[in-house]
Amino acid sequence: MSVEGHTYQHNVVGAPGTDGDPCEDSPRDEHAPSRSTGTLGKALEVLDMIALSEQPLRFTDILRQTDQPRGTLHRQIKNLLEEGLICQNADQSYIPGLRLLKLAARAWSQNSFRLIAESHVRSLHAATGETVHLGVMNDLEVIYVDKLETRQSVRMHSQVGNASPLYCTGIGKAMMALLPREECVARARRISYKRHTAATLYTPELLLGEIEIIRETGIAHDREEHEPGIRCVAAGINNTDIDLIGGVSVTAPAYRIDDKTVENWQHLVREAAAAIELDMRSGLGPRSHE
Amino acid sequence: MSVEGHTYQHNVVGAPGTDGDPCEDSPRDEHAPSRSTGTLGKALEVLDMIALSEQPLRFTDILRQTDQPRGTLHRQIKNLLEEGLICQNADQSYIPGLRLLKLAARAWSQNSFRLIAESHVRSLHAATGETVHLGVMNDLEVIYVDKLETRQSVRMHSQVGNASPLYCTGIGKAMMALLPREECVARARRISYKRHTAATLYTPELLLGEIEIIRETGIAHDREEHEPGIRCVAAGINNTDIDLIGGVSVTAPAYRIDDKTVENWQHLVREAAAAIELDMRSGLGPRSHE
DNA sequence: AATTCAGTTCCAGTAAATGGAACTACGGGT
DNA sequence: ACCCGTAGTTCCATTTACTGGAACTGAATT
Repeated sequence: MSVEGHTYQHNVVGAPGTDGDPCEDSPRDEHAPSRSTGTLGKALEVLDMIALSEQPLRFTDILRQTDQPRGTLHRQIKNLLEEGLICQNADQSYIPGLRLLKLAARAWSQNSFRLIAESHVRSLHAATGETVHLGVMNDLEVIYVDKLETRQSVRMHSQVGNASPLYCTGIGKAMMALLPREECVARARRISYKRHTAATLYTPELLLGEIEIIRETGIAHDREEHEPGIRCVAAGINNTDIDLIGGVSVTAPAYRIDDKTVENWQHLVREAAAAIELDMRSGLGPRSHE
Repeated sequence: MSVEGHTYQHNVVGAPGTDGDPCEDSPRDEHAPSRSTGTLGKALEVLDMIALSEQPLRFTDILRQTDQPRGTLHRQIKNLLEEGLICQNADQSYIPGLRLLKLAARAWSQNSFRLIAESHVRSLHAATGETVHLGVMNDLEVIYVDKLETRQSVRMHSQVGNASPLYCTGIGKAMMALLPREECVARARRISYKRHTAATLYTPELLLGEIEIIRETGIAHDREEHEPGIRCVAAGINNTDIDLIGGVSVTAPAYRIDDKTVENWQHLVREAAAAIELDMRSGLGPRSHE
């Protein structure tokens, strides 16, 4: 039977011309800012706005950020409210709702990439004693799907589901190195860079240069490029069967690690990544029967 | 005022001063057979089906479970796919998508109930050394919004976002005890009971009897009613301002705890719940700390 | 080659979303 | 009290895009 692994993908690269599914950007090539998929897309646009905002938004805040008429927006919000996707505070501001949590819990526990990787992530955590992340590529960012904290479970899940840029994280760079070259360059160009620290690779050229090295070594380093004082060692995981690119990493405060430790981690991380990749290929799925 | 009260909200105060409008969800009829909210509702119905199913579903599996025509269903799925709410395996089965994780991460980190409760949950965890849960009531179930594991962060978030029944969990029963009496009875009747263990309270009468006791003591016990060998001590948290009912609990294997421990926990749990309730009332908003 | 089953596309008909305007409610300034 | 501005909500004719039946593809099975 075919490799049956359920996995996550989001239209990662792929051969040009396999299907005419313009999933990438706007279906119609107008420069319309909203590439909404009909009604659903519009509703999600509002949901995104509410969920991704830093502060809780009130009705008029949302109205201002959108070009929809009041009546329309109000109905959309009402629908979201009724569906439990958002809920409303006493001061009438809106925040994401419980139903999202419930949905995501299933998304997470069913994610077969995570399931397959789980034991390896755990070994890696045991072997290093430091924080281990597992992530997948999603366009220009990495989304963390699992995380094991260094020790005392500080706060679980603080990162799970969170997104970080590709260009300044170990996992992100490791994943980019797995892309076909043109695709890699294309993405590097599309990124909007921010210089988080002095070490941040803040141009496509810098990034692509580093990626060349990563391609050879199979290991990516984050040398305080995202947060000062934080370093990490990462390796990418590639499953072309399923069009999934992911990565694992070990993270630690810079002061705590020396060259020898890093050396050691490189092997561990590389092995973990290879093992996960292998398990995925061999179809060692959550339900491997049938 | 309608007796039905499946309010979805879970946030907290914010504006000091005026409120008193607990935001009834009036426009909902009785239990109309999921008279979906227009297009959005239908899309979510499909999403729910995919997310809540145990196995990944293929197109025809979904088609069978719904009464929609093929064309319609196909388009709905395509929309969900395009929006990244679901994604598709190699074998064409569908599973929930990354976007849900991302959304939920925000929902979680913004949830002010959780934020306010956080420090108290942590103290409780420190004081008992056992697993601590924080949950909110959602109609007939409790949804866990936070969890601190007993020791080695086994797997974070294994429960966060998950739903459990009200009648066989400590938190669930503690929350029910906070409902107005008629409402409590009404819900107890609506529950469909399953006898998980020998100790499970599997009729409305048994449940309501126990709840009487909980009302007096302010503490709910789960005496291996959900899982054999697992006990827990819980207390409810009530915020009428905002129409939120939640709860905290400490859970441990039965063999590990004796009466004296339980006695001790009762106080700790009760105090934690009271402290959270107080913090909510005093408008200690989401952004006031951390 | 014929038959099934799974997935996809098409298009007239129709249900549902739209958006403008009108309405309520609150608060503050004069 | 007044008026006015802002915030949120409702209404309804118009128009959009969702619906669903049927017909098409294409792979696996007989």
